Amino acid sequence: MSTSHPRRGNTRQRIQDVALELFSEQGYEKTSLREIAEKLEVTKAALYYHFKTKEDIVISLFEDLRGPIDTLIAWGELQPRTLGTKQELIRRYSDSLRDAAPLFRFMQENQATVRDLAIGDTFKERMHTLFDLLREPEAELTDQVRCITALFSIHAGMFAMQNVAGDPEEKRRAILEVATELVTAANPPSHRRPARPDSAQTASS
Amino acid sequence: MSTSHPRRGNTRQRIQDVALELFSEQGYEKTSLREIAEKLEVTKAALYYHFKTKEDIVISLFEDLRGPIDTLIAWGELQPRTLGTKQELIRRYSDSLRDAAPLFRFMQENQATVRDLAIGDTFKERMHTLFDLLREPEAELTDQVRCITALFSIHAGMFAMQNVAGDPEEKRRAILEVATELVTAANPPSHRRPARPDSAQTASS
Amino acid sequence: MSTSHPRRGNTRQRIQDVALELFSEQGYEKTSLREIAEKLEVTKAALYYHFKTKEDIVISLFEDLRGPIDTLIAWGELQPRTLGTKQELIRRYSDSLRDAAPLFRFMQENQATVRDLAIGDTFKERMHTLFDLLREPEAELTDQVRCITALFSIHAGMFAMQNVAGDPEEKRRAILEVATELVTAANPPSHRRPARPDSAQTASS
Amino acid sequence: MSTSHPRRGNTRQRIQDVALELFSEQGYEKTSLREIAEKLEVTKAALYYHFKTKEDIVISLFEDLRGPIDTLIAWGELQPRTLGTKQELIRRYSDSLRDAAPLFRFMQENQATVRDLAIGDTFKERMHTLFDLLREPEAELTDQVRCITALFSIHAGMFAMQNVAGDPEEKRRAILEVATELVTAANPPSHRRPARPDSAQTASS
DNA sequence: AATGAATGAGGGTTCATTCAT
DNA sequence: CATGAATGAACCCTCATTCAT
Repeated sequence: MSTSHPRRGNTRQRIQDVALELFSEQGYEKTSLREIAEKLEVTKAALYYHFKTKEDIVISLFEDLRGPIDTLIAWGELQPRTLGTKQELIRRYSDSLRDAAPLFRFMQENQATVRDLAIGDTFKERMHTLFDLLREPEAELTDQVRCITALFSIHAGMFAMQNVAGDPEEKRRAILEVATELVTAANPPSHRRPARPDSAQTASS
Repeated sequence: MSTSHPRRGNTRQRIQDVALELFSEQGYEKTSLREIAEKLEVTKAALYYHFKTKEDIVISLFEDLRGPIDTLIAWGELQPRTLGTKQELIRRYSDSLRDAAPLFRFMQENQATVRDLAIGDTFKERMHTLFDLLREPEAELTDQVRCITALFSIHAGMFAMQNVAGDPEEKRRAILEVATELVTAANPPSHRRPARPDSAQTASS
Repeated sequence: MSTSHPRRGNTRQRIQDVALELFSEQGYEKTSLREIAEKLEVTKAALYYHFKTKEDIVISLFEDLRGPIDTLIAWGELQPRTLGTKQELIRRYSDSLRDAAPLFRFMQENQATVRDLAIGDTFKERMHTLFDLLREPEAELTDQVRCITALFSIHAGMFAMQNVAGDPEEKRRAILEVATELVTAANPPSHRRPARPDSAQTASS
Repeated sequence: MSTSHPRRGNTRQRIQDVALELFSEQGYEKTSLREIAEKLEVTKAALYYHFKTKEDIVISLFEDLRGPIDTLIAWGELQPRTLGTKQELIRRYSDSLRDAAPLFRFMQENQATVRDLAIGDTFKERMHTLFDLLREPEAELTDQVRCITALFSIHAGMFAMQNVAGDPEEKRRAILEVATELVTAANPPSHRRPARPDSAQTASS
């Protein structure tokens, strides 16, 4: 019985899956509830049984991310503000996003939409907190840029590199390496030997 | 007479201005032609006198960018593939974009939309060509990432840093510096001392 | 309850009825969906719940005809190609159309529209097949004309005779008689006794 | 000067030509003034210099027909109501239409449109008068049908036979022959031998 | 847990038409 | 003789949403 008709209590989940797929493929506005419903072979009205509005679907998608990131931030705030912490921070961040690639693609490609989606502010704020954990407020402008770029490369890197050959996981590691390098460069050893602004300490050690 | 009836030859331009403003503020899909028309105090139909379709307005906006970028690419292809060329390339690129900030914000925040806007492919291609001018095909994956990140930081940096205090032009220069640093690191001196490809040559000298 | 809220299962049918009425009265292009909707006291959107497009409404109208005509053609193709068959063919054809008068009026008066309505080709083809069942390919040109005229008179006759007094059913029979006469004349008794169906003296001399 | 720029005083004529071509090809409603203007490489506004409205263009097209037909009717009304007159009447009618084929195609295929185009009534009336000249009011219903069919076959025949092979002029003559035959049959010799109303007297007697 | 039927608002687009120049 | 610029009305269509069943 349960096997012949595979849709049971999982409809909510299936809606989320299809929605995320379509949102990230075509964009939020270009994806209509009709389309989602059709792909699921249910009625539009069925979607409304599970979600109050279209926006609610998106919100529910982001909820999966919120947990991990909040955890990450909480962790970060308890650590000492050392370079090591920062490096670990972005390592963990990159980790968190690995599974959430489609959602991030969606966020990345629909910023204009996400911006006024209420959830947008929430995330912007999270990003800002993360950014604050990475940078030194008093640091040079370039260092601030390095931190932001590090964060950004983690977000956007995967999609930007779709045309570049290579195993996804390898790519992610490469991106992480560069991001780490940037964070490292942005946090010069206040008392390390003045020299080296360089990079990629991670790998060498 | 000429003041009372504002029918001057500038309508097309005014449409572009308002459209770009609204597109980049609210997103492409969320901006209706009615809205644009109202802000201009003309009829929707007037827009259609000047542009064949909504998409056509966007296309016309992008056309302003095409020239400069094509020129840049043409220049790049004539130069020797040295580090100096590459550094100059992104310097010029950053320059080109300075005036086109709103358009780039639009592009950045409406990727999902731009993607299937036909003009999207054109630009993706341009990006790719630029990318090819920066990277060495045989280089390590991390170096490829550095190049892409450099390009990206120029695109997205300005908007990402809206919350960071500072003069826009100073920010731009900071971003350029980091981007240059990344490109430099990505193109290790084949014959420089074998050791560490350290970066930020620009600033230090 | 059922009377106060007329939401019954008949809306689709009602749309077809009203649409046919208006299409045949005013023409396809001159009839807007708004008009149809208003006459039905529903929203335009309601029409779209039942039909994918305006053209789809027309198609659905024609579908009622397709069956009978296809049946007729199928029958015709199984019969021997005798004069009797042909006479019976147009008798049955005239019968089929009796109930479809408004639809045929529509077709007759909106040929330019129907032509590029996709359904147009379908019907043209059916007409051609019918025509082929009536005529002898090797026959004189005048005989071909007789056959086509027979078919046409059945189509157009009713509308052409709206100003002529008389009971509709009587008119139909009169038209059928003339059409039969034409088909008969077009299929001269290769070797029938010389007597009868006059006409076409021209050829014989 | 006049040769290099071939449009001089003939613009009005050229508008009519193009309009008729497009109207009869695509239908009246489907043909926009923009389209006509584009094909002529003038502005829409230019059309309005020559014609007050879209409908005016159609009216002007029909004006070319009015003369010949009115002449024909005037002639017919002066003749004795003999079979010979009637035969001659449709012969002349067929002649008149020969040159006006596209216009008649337009009329034939856009009846719904023509109907409420004001000119429509005018033509309907003409048709009716012609019909009255052909038929005997007291005659049998079938005879009325014969007359109407005769008239109709002249109108519609050419287009209906587009798929039938043959020289256009030959087709026209064949149609005329059948039409004559019908009119002949519809006007039985009150005092000819009572028997069978055979037709096609034209050629014989 | 889901559907069938419908709505209201709005989308982009096209049209015939006008009028100052 | 013709254009450039614009309008107002209408068009077909799609959307997110609702609600009785």
